Amino acid sequence: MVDGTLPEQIATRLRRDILRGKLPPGAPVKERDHAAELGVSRTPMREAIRMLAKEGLVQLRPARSPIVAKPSFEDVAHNIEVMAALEVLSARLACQRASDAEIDEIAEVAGRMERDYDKLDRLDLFELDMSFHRAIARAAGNPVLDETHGALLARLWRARYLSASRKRSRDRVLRQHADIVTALRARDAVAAQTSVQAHLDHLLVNVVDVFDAEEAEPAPAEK
Amino acid sequence: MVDGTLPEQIATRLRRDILRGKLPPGAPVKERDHAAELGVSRTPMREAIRMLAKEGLVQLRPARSPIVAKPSFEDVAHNIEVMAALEVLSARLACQRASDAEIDEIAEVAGRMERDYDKLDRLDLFELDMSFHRAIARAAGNPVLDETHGALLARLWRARYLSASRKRSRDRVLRQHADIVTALRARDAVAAQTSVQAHLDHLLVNVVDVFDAEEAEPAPAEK
DNA sequence: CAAGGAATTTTGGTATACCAAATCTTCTTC
DNA sequence: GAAGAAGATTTGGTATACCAAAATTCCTTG
Repeated sequence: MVDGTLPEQIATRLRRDILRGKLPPGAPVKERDHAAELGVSRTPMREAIRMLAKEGLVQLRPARSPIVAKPSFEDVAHNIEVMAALEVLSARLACQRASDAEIDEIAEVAGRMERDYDKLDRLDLFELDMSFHRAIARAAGNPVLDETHGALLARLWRARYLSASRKRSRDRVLRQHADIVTALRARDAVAAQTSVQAHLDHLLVNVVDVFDAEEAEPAPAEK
Repeated sequence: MVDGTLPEQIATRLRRDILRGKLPPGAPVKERDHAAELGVSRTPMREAIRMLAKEGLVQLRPARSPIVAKPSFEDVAHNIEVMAALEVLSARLACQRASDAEIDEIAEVAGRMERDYDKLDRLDLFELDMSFHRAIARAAGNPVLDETHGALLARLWRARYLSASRKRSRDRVLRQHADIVTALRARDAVAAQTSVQAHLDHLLVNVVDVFDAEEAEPAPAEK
């Protein structure tokens, strides 16, 4: 990820700071200060902030400092609801249109995740899980679907990052991934849609747990 | 629509020029020229162009002038495919969650459209049809769904604007709208989803016609 | 006359300076 | 001492000036 465009570099940097908790929810994102801190001018910083706003990581307010978004449980639930619809559609279309190679690729991601589950840290696992879902969306052969799904998934980064740490869901997640791959291989659209929906339903349950845990211990901020 | 923020005003202006054909597909959108023409500086023009890019109306290219997008038939079909999934979800959720007042509002739009169909020009009809679909998405009670749907619908402006001129589909469109309203009133999720899906399927057919017609007569550009 | 290259021009990217609105602070007054 | 108003300051919005890369044009040369 050695990308060239400056605003994207800034956005990547800010995104990391937000996800890792260096910029906690509610913190103001003043373009002057952050621009100075990174040694860039306000113009690209401005554009970077807009990008993060589009991803839902920061919240723009009229005539006010943008602040780091603090997604409520309802926000996350709403996101997952839409994500589920898109992934169910992806699964159905993938059964019709995906090449065998694309399905192999999905299976490969699932396989690597299963093989290395205990070797990898939770950030790596998180990335793997993301790419599994991205691969399904891509296999649907609909660029608009792929792009929309990507935008939505980006919004869920923080919530999914937290919920990925729930290692106890390991067996269920791996089994559900395997179910999805099996259904895709069989080109069984009904089974694929059902499996994907079930997987996302469980993600919602996990997120409920995370929010409950956060409520118990309010500030996990890992500097 | 007397909105305040300058970039949005510019975006609205540019969007109209693009949709009305003053800026034909493929035309470059040079920020210097257009900024000078509107008497504003490049900074807000820049932001306006990014907005239109997000809507898919213009296409950003690295180190090159952005150009007015010329969506292929495949692009539009892919958009409609995703839209259909979102509207089907909207219909299902609306059956569960919408208030009676929200359904009344949807019915009101459909009713006005039916009542005034012959009095209104096609641009007004187009706006009415858009608001019908927006109202359904809003009635689902999921802001993320509403927002995503809005973004996608914005991308379809041009295609839908053209297809709205197909007056011969009048009866079918009105009947389908009525079907949807009936299903929502009955809180019949299955019927609502089926009606919405059918409606969108026919939209796709209309778009096919429009593209065929365009292929016959390539440049409708109304200066 | 054609082909290649260099210079100029065009264009987006970035930095900076200025402005207006909103906020916060402080001083005055009751 | 508290409340309100006025001024100072902070902050995002906008305009403009500068820069680097890319495209185009024109000149030179074979």
